[in-house]
Amino acid sequence: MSTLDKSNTPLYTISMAAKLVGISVHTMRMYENEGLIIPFKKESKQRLYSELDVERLRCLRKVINEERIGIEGIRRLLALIPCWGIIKCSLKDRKKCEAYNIATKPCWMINHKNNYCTGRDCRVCEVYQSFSNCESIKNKLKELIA
Amino acid sequence: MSTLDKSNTPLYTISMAAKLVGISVHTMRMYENEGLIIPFKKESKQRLYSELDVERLRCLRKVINEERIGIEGIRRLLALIPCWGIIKCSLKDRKKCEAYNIATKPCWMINHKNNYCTGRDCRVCEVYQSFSNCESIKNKLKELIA
DNA sequence: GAAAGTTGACAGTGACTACTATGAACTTTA
DNA sequence: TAAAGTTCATAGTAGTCACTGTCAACTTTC
Repeated sequence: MSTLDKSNTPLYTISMAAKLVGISVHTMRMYENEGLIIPFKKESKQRLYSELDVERLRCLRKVINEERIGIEGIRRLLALIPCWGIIKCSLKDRKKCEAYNIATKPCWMINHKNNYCTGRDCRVCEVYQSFSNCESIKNKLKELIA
Repeated sequence: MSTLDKSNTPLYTISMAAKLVGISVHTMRMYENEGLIIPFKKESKQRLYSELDVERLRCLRKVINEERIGIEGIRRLLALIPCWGIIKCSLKDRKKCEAYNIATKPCWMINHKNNYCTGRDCRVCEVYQSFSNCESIKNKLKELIA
């Protein structure tokens, strides 16, 4: 499982990761604010990035700059990942879940208080990780829809 | 069913529809080329638009101009509509279906020769019609994914 | 203790998007 | 037969996006 893969161990500081991806540190933080990536955070609030994060960032950059999909568009695509079908929360849980009921932001951008997902770490959640490129979302849908 | 609704009867010429939506005739044709809308076509190739089409166009305009999602982004969102789960084609059909195997264009933009969908009219297909706004796609996913 | 990290704010820019306009040559509608 | 439709092409433009840079004030790392 990629979730437990050692390639997801936080290794790089923000400046190192930025260099690896080829963008500025400023842009790294922007992607984070926009909800596109969740870096690991130490207690001191310092960000750390894994090999998988770097890959995700490279993918984001490609989608934004080459495939010409804007950040808002990416957010909407991520918002279509059917988290409820992946983590299999109950119908009751869904009713009071904001993420289930909107389509503008991915679930990990939404407050997790009083939620089935309370306490879960989105960074290592299968939902968050089911995006690595555009096709990967569709592949997840193929898994879930007969 | 909205498919059979009289509101989907082709009534308006392109110039009338353009006026109703508030865009130029040129833009109407652009949306069509981009795969965002499928107008009814008479034998003479003249386009006609229904009330439903006008609504779809208004929605597109809103998504593009207010919600700031680019046309390419919209195309990718539409490409995530799980057509296979809606029309319920067989696994065999899916294997040789280009639409099933890419994630860059909605199925109705793809050649329908030698296909489960050969001969079908995308314009009145539930897949095409399951988009009227961003949320409607997610709602379709909610229907299909337990 | 210097380097690099943190947050927050403001400014600037090149490139691109979405849209409009126009012209030409031809067909259909009314 | 005039108006409005069709296709195709070229040109132009206002506005936005994605990104960078910089400054400030403060904390953490090495």
